[in-house]
Amino acid sequence: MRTSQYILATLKETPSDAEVVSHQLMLRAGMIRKLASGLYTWLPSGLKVLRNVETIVREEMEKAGAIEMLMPVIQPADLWEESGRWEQFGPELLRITDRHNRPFALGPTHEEVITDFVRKEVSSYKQLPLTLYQVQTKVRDEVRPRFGVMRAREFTMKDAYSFHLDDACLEKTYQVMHQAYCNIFERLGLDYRPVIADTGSIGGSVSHEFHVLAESGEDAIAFSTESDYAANIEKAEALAPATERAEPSKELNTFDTPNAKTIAELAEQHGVKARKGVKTLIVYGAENEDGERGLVALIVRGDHELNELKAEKLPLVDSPLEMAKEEDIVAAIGAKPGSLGPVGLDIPVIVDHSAAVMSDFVAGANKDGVHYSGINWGRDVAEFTTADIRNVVEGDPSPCGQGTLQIKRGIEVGHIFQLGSKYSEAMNAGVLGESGKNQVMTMGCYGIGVSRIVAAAIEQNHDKFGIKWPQALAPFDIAIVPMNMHKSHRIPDIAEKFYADLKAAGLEVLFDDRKERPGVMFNDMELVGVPFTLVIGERNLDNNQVELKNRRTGEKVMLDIDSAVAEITKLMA
RNA sequence: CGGCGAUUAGCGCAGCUUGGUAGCGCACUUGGUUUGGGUCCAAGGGGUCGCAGGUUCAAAUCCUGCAUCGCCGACCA
Repeated sequence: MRTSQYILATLKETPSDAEVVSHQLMLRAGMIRKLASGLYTWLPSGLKVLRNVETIVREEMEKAGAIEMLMPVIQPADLWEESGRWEQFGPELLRITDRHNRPFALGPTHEEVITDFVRKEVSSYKQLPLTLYQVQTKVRDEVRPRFGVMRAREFTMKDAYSFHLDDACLEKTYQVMHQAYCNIFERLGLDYRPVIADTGSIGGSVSHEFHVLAESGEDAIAFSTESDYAANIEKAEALAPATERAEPSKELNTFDTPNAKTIAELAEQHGVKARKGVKTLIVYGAENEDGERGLVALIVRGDHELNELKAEKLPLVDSPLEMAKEEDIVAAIGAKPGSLGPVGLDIPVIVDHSAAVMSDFVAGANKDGVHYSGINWGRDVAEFTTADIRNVVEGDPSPCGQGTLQIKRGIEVGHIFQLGSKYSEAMNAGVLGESGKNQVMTMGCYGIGVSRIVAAAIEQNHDKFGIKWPQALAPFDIAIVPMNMHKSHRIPDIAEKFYADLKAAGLEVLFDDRKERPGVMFNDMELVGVPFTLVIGERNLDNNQVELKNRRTGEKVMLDIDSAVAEITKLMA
């Protein structure tokens, strides 16, 4: 490709609405342009990278025995009603109607469509197990699209679905796919981790996410220092402390705290250490028979955070979790948030394990501007239950029993699920078993965020000059940068010859034939992240040499013109 | 969905307080100059100042409403 004929579209300045480095570099390197919030056009070089990811994904899927197909983006509402997700999915499901006023959804995922397909086409256990996949555009009406293609409203996803007669078979395929995912991320050259995950709106039992480690990641993941254990923080279990609760040593006393509404203010103004106080969070309880919701108090140690997911799974708590409105709290308790505590509450009290072993601690007195000190469970609060409702923190013992937990940030690029019969049962998808009786299939599903991988890869591979593509992802293998081509009689011929020869050797070559100064060309090639740059200049021509620069290492080597193509080809193999 | 902010040329921004015919840098076009790391000079093209309404002799500028985009939050009491 000649830059003069290409739409390189590099930018000197960073568009002001790009926050994270991958988004900035994708814009500056001419890979994407925004059409509207969360909607992006892929430019030629960006598309090449996207296709490179797709190719690796396809190859590994095929190796794992999956078969490619393609399903529609537009899906009839009936299928979603059948699975129950027309209601459950919420506003993220973008809904449209056709000219006959029939409701449709733009597919955020394809469990319904594939299950419908398989129940119609597969009728015998002999056809199982079966794994089908597609690489396709997904639509999710995100509350807040951000970070460029990292969280877009329209994106490319590889989704695979497996069908089995029983869970043992599903488990086997799940492991095969797990391995295939590892292979994919290895080949992409990414620093990644598989972690135990929640199943969210997709459903099912067992689930793993694959995270690319990056500071800008939206998820926190917890690892054991001693074992392979790794889990999304929303799923990582906080073990109950092994220590017993100490006996009360202080009397219950009130003290005035007119300006202390947060743990931080309490610490600052009254010298109460965060770990000597508790936070009392009031949420709505599960609906009773009359459809009414009471309030529930959730209590965690002052330096801990509530884990929403753990809390909403408790039977007493409404799901999804919703914090109580201030007016409801005042009506029921008589005090505003900031002065709440467990003493004298007549709503259910659920205490985190770590808070339940505290003694002589501080909390609000359920009277505005007043706190208690010297609170003790049992003596001062008779009725409460305990549960794991907090996020793990760095240094907590690992749930696997080995080592302590460490926390890092990650970008979720893959997610695999053992769905079980959630969809097949709701949609009555069965086959005839060996006995001749109908048997509901059990399913797995496996997703990879293809477009998100492109951004995640940049997060891990860049410097102040631009992108440093791993070879497998790079839009071009090598760039030819001739110095002052239009001034020299020798350089154009040599550059053209290299262009032809390197292309003939099977490489993707970007030939910078613009009438630009060397600095401009170098900067653009570094911004775009081309792994190798072949510099052709008068200076080295007298020695019959050209210079090859490695973008990742910065290393420069001189090559003899005659053997250069052979050496470069060897290097790329 | 709540709070904050922005919206002026393709990109980055100034002008608005104090109303008086729209500017800078980059990019683009043309000519010259320079040439191994974003040269320099000159001449050009490009804008219904987000949209709608209002105030005024006169609105990018003041007022009202709306839209779009972004950030933070949507549990940490």
